Amino acid sequence: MSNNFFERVYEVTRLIPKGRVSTYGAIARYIGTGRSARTVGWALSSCLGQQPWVPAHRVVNRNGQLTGKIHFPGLNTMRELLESEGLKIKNDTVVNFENLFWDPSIELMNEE
DNA sequence: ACAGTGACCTACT
DNA sequence: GAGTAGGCCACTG
Repeated sequence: MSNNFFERVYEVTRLIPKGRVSTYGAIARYIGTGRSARTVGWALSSCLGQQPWVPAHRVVNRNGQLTGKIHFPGLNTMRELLESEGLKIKNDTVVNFENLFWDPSIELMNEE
């Protein structure tokens, strides 16, 4: 079922450290698809069914907005999870997003 | 095999 | 600076 593409997204998402956030475009770029940012987000839509816990709540859009919170079981589940990580959410947007931004292409550039 | 959808991003007006 | 439109890749029906 899950192709390599999905696992790739899950792996990168799971590598996001606690208290940090990443973006779909960054993950997509790290995987290599680059322009498949949409597909990355769509792939995360099935992340909740994955066995290992995928911190999808740590993945937000380019604006740091919790666009995917609607896909969570709870309306504010994503916000609660992020707050649990020590992050601050305002208006469904991550505060200090650029400061907490975690780019796999940079952090994992040694891994490749 | 064709068409439609989707947690986006970039570019132009 | 803000708003609108199009494009991109992968999956399901």
